Amino acid sequence: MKSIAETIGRVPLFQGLDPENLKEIIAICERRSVQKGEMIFTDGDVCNGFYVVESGKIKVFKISFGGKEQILHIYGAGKPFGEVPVFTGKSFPASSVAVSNASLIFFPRKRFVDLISTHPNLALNMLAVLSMRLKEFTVMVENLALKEVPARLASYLMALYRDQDRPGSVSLPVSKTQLAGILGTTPETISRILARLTGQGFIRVDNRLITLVDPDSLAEISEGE
Amino acid sequence: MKSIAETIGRVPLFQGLDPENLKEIIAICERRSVQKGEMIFTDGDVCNGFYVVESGKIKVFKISFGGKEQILHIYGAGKPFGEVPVFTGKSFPASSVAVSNASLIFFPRKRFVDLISTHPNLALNMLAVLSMRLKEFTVMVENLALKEVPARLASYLMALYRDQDRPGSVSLPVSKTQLAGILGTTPETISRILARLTGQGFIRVDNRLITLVDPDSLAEISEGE
DNA sequence: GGTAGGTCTTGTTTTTAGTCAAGGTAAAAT
DNA sequence: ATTTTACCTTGACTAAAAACAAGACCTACC
Repeated sequence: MKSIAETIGRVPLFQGLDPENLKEIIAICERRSVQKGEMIFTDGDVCNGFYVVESGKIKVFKISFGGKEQILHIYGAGKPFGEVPVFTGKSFPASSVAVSNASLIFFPRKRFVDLISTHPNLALNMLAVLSMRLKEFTVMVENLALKEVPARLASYLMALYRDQDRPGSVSLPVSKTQLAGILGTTPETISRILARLTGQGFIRVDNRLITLVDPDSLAEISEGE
Repeated sequence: MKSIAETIGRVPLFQGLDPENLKEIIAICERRSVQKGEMIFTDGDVCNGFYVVESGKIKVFKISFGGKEQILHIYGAGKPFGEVPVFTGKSFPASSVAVSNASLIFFPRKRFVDLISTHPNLALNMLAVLSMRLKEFTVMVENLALKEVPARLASYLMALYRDQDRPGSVSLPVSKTQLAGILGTTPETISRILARLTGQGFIRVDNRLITLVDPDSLAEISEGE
C-alpha cells in the first residue's frame, strides 16, 4: 500500500505547496477504510471534517421521500469530498456511500481550517476545487431543467468521449442503473434511449462499451436538437 | 448615495476584517451602474473579476438551445456573484442580467486574488460563500430531479415563509413568470398549481401576496406528499 | 381615458418519461 | 453445477407537465 504522503503528493488540492506544508497536512489527517456499501456520511449529519479518496469509488447522492436517488457526484482517487460543511459550519447537504471498497483520507475540520488560514496556497486550491464544483452543478442544473433525457444522455457520452481517449468509443464507468441515477431518470428510460440511438445508427452498445458511430449527430442531440 | 466603504462594510463576504483590510479592498474595487435589462456577463465570456450587488437586483441564468431559461439565482444588495471563474481561471458558466436598475461593485480578478492570498479571513469568508452556494445547488438539483412541480413550488413558498417574517403570508419577490424560471417550469403550470392549491384551501393568492392558510399541508406537499 | 404591452389565466392537445409488470441475461455465491 | 441475485430489456399503461392557443387582466403611458 502507498504511504499517505505519496497519496497526498498527487492530490490536486495539495499541489503547489512546499514539502514543509505537506508535512503539516500529513500530520493532521488519518486513513480510513470503508467496505463497499458502507455509508460515509448521511444528509444532515454534523460534520467533523472532510475526505479525500485514496482508492476505490464513492458516490454522493440525495434521496427523495419516495426513495428515488439522484447521484450528485461519483468520485475516484485524488478527489476531495464532503468539504461543504467544513466552511458553512452546517451539516452535510447530501449522503455518501462507498460503491466499492475504498480507502479514504480524513481531514479533521478544525485543524484543517487552521491550516488553511495560515497557507494561502491551500486556500486558493480549495477555492478552485469548490469553484469547479459549482461549475459542474451549473451544468447539472442546465441538463436537468433545460434538456430532455436523450440530450442528457448524449451530453454524458460526449463528455466521456472527451475525457477518456479511446478511438471511437467510450466505456461507461458505472452501471446503467447508476447512470440513470446520475442523469435523473430511470433504468428503463436509459435502456429505451440507448436502443433508439442504436436503431438510428448513432451508437452501438456492448455492455458498458459504447461505440460512437456518429459523434456529430450525438453532439447535436446533446444540445437538444 | 452611500459610499463604497459603507456598502462594503455591510457585505457578509467582508465581515470580520479589520479596518485596515477594508481599506485595501476598497482601493481595488470600482462602482458600475447598470440599467434594467442590461447584460452583465454572458455564458462563456472570459472573466476579469466578480461583482457585489450594491443596490437593485440581478439574475444569473442559463439559456437552452430552444430559448428556455433556467434562473440559477436572483441576487439583491450585499450578495457577491460571478466569482466562480475568478478561481477556476475559466469563463463564466452562466449569464447575468440586471432585472432592475442596479449599482454593482466590481473587483478585478488579479488584484482580488492577491488580496485573498494575504488575508486568510477573506479567504475563509469566500470559502463560506462558495460552500453556501454549493449547498443551495444541492437543494436545487434535489428539487429538479426528485420533486414534481407542486412540491417545488411548495418548497419555495415555505422557504420564503421562513425567511420573510410576516404573520401568515409571503410576498413573491419576483413575477410569476420569473418564478417559473426559478422552479424549472412554465408560467402556465405555476398558474394552474396555484389555482389548485387555492381550490384545496391551502393558500390564497392576491397578486404577489400569498396567504398560507394551511402551512402544515403545504410543508407536506413540499416533501413530495 | 383609451390604448398598448406585458403578465396571467384557462382550455385543449401532445409529448415525455415514469410506473408496473414480466422475462431475460449474466455474474457471483454456495 | 446450480441457485441466487443483481442488472438489463421490452411492453403496456398512466401521469405529469409542456406546447399551443386564446382571452382576461392590469398598468403605464400617451
